[in-house]
Amino acid sequence: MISQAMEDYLKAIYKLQQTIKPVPTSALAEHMGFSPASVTNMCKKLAELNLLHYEPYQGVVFTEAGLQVALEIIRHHRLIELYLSKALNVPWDQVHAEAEKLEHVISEDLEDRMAEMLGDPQFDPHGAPIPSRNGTIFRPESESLIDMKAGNRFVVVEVNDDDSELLRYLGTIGLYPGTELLLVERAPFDGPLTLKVAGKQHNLGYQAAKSVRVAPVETSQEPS
Amino acid sequence: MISQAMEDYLKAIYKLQQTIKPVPTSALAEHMGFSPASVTNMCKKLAELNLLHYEPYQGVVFTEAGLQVALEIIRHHRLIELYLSKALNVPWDQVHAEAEKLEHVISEDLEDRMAEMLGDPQFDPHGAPIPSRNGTIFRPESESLIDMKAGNRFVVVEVNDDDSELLRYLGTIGLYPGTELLLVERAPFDGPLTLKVAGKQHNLGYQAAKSVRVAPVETSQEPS
DNA sequence: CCAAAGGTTTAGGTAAGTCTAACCTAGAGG
DNA sequence: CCTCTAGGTTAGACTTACCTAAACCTTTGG
Ligand SMILES: [Mn+2]
Ligand SMILES: [Mn+2]
Ligand SMILES: [Mn+2]
Ligand SMILES: [Mn+2]
Repeated sequence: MISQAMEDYLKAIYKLQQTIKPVPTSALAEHMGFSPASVTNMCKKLAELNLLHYEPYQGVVFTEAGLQVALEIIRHHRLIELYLSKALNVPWDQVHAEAEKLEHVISEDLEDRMAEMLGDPQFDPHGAPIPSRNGTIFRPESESLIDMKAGNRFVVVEVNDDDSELLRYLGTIGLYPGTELLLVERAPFDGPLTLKVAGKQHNLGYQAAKSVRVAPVETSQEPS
Repeated sequence: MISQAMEDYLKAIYKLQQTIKPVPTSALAEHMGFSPASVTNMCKKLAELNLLHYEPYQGVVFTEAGLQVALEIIRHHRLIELYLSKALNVPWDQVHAEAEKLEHVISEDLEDRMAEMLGDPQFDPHGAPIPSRNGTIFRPESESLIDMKAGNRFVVVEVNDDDSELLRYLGTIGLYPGTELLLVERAPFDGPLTLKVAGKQHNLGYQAAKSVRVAPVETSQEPS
């Protein structure tokens, strides 16, 4: 009933509706790399299945059922990423591509077994929250590094998981979720940011910094 | 280039050509549950890709390239079965269904990681040989239990992996690959077989016994 | 309140993979 | 050695999922 293509649409809609609601079909089209005509078409089908509310010219919004399906697939994706990373040592820049294919194909039983093996984990290797079995999700507060003020300390909360090259680069610097950093300086005009991570200084390009989301570090006492 | 459907055809052809060569398109059709017309159609496509030799009305035979593709998928299938069974404790009657979907979707990298984690295993949970990375396979001699003479001892070599219910039943008896058994008696006219497994006696239906392949136990000294 | 931007519809197309129904062929048995 | 039928093939059509181009409609902001 719900095809793989539909699942991918729902995932994309989930991502976009975190920013815009309702989601314009044109935004969806651009995000997915399909023509607007194709997207309108598919949205009508998904509305037919009661997964979306679709109002012509107004974009789409999830129905409760649609949201649950989306979260279900996202749970698969993120659990698989974490599982591959932990159980098979797949590098964090490769797990996303692998999960994109596996997420559509694993059984609920396998999902449960992976979750159990991992101790019902809350976050994937890129810091994204894993929806719970019953479809709830909590995303911790975070903001992009590029919007932060220089001179402050932050923890990496989440990084973009769909750019393999970028992830490999962030890995060499050590910018994993949980890592602390000091934002030393921000060059103006969307220039690079200077960071201190684990005692070492780095220049991070603007585009790279954009996909690193952080939270302020609680003003803790420096361990003497 | 090679679609999932094509992979399934090649797998089916591999199975059938162990018995009949060349493989009649009708046998393929019956095995796969498709119409003969669909199968002829696909065989022509596979021949076009140089994966099969196809002679109208004469059935199909693998080319070397086709055989390698088939073995590649079978390696995926069996590695996945063993991995799920060992790493995630998936029961042996469920691994087949799961592997049917996953086999088409895992990367070569994941295949290698699973193989490594398992120590380059030779057999899947049902006793079927796992093709090596470079496409060689060795299937140990074995014969169906129904062709064996009563009064002799055997080891289970391999069981049919595509009937979940049967596997669950064999599991309750303890008939796993490697298990020793004594064939006590064979009822005539395709009747049930009486076995002794681990000291307990069982009556195994003819159909069930058919899918259990065994080898004679070397006449070893009974441990006193 | 009207024009441009955004979105939809229509029409027509491709590519898999499947089907049914009509047809053909090989080869066994009369 | 000829015929009949089981086994195979061909033809034509359908479905799903995507595409484009071009005409058209709606919303909204200036
Ligand atoms: Mn699930
Ligand atoms: Mn991720
Ligand atoms: Mn492989
Ligand atoms: Mn198996």
